Amino acid sequence: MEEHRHVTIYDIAQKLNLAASTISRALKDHHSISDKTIKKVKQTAKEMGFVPNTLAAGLRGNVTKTIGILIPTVTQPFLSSLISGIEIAAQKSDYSVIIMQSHDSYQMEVDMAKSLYSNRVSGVICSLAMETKDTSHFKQFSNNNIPLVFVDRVPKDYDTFRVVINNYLAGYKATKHLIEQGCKRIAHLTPVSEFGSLYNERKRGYTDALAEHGIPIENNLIISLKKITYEEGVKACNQLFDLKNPPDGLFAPGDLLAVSAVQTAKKRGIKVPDQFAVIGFNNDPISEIIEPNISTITHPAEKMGKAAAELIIKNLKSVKEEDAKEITFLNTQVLVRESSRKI
Amino acid sequence: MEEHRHVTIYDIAQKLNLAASTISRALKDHHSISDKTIKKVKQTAKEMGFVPNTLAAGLRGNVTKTIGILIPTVTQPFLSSLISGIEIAAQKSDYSVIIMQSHDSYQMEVDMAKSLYSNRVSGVICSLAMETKDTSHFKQFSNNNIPLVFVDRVPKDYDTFRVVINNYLAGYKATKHLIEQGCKRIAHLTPVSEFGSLYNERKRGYTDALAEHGIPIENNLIISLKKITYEEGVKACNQLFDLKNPPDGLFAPGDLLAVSAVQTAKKRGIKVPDQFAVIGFNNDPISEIIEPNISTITHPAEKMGKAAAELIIKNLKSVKEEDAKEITFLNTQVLVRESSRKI
DNA sequence: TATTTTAGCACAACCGATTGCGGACAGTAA
DNA sequence: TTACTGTCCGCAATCGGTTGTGCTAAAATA
Repeated sequence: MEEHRHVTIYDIAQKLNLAASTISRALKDHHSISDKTIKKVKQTAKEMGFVPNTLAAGLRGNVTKTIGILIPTVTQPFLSSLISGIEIAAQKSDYSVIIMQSHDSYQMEVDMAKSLYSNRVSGVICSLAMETKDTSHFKQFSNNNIPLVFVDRVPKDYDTFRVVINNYLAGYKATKHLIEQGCKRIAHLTPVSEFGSLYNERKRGYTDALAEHGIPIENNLIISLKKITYEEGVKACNQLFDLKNPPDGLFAPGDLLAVSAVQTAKKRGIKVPDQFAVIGFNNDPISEIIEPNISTITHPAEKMGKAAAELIIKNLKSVKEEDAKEITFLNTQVLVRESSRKI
Repeated sequence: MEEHRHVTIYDIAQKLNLAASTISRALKDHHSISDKTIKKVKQTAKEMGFVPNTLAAGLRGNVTKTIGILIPTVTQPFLSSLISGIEIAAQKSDYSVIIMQSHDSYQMEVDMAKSLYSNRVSGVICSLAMETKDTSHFKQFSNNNIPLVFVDRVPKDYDTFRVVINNYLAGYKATKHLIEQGCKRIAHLTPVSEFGSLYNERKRGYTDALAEHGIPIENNLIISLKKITYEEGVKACNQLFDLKNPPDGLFAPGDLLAVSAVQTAKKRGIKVPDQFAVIGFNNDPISEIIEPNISTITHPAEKMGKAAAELIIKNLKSVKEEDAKEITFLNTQVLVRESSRKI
């Protein structure tokens, strides 16, 4: 096989008896190059199969047109949709996307943040690892004017962009929906020792909705899960159904949990939604397919990704120091389906 | 905010009164640098917050330690698991992963291939877009000794690495399983005008299994779908059930289709698996959760990703020209669950 | 015709890490 | 003392595209 070497602007320059700088300018339609030359250069570039070396451009200009994504995993539907949204928005502005998975490990997140920095990404979009409490490893971005956007799982005390939903309101709306359907005793699942505000906020929405409607909050209807998995959901639901006075509704802060609840109920002969109404969270594909299909809270993953990417790209174009690091709230909606429709 | 500039080896060199080359060598434990100097350099580098600039290293050494992924979309469970596998394997060898979505468009695939080349990725892992018939846009990689691995949706006639499952065998095994369960009239869904061998192979396995067991192949039991979606699946199944002599089994080449089949059957009062046994493909998360849960063919997505990444990394370490561009076949298994268990 | 303007292009420094080559110096052997 | 070996390190070129500066010749103006 022949050993091609990459075609450079110097190769083009030599062929056309021009300077490399002229080639560079011609390729980007610089005004000081004549149309004739521009046409000639572009033509030859195509003929020779020239492909610009982004490394060289990035090194010189300190601009890479690359967005780094740092998330726990790519396999969760919410996160893969997030990536998709980012990638589409990035693509439109000719940005590339480089992805790293922290697997919810703090140490990996630290290492990967460093790696992204090392790659001189133009901006970073991050959803924090479960383990992460300290966020000082993101300072390297802030300190170097590399825009940083946290999405969904965001730190409380870090002055940068955030794209989130209003988890409190979402939890409130979900619970209120169940109340409106006639539920009197509504259970809730929540991960144990969640550092962040995400699930706590949903829970707070839940308790506030109850309180507002004069429904007492019963601690044995609120179950803490070690992990947010199907199996943990089943266990928790069985625990709920075993109560002397079992619940007649459930707000699950994730669709997988909601599915486990619906199926556990069905197995025990409990009618959904008549005896036990369920609402989930996220609008994962599965919520629509399972029978009965599951009421849920929409979580606009792709939109969030798009918003995050656009924040970075916009911020890169005009860096206004005085810009407050805004929080972007995206809307959620109650999607009523069979699992909670009683009236 | 103070305007930091990136710390470079020159900054370290100046501080320690050494040459930049010494810093560079010290940081990678070059033998010609004394232990004392190495220790001192590393110490200072850490203190100053030095992070190597991969662009510079990549430009100079023509080595980027980056793997490009070019796939239709990241939101399909199979593909996001594939990414996960690639990322994990890459991470182990200190490679980064850059992702692009072709959205099954040929033109986007062409553009993105160019972009990956422009980013001077060390290797490329690709699952072809549906539209893609011509694969000449991958020549730029082959011509420049950039290892290229096709996964799952691979071209027929391109001399490079492939990581696939044996779709023929998988289709055969799935169909045989249904036959063994006592099915006499087994239907099959398949995408219309599929260019590649993937679904055709599965179908071939299906027809061969039938033939081998003396079961006639009935063309009205084989339905072509425009798209592989839930809705198309429902439509096709209704068409099947409307037949004078409806099938008693179905081999669906995807779990989503299998789910649509099971649910359509249930809605029409057809007992699964007794009257209608179903087996899907991929072992998507949903197949395990739906009720009845769905028999399927395992599709080792993460393993395939891992294998593909390792092929690239291995090939990068020792480029043996004479190496045949091997095909890696990964195993699939019949996962028998409720939707097809009759005996 | 003399002079100013402007279009069109070349020169060379630059980004930051890498590496072949060679120099300085210390230690050992002859 | 001379020659040789080996250790430790600096010089400078290199990767390829970008950009400020400046030069030349043609066009416009006086």
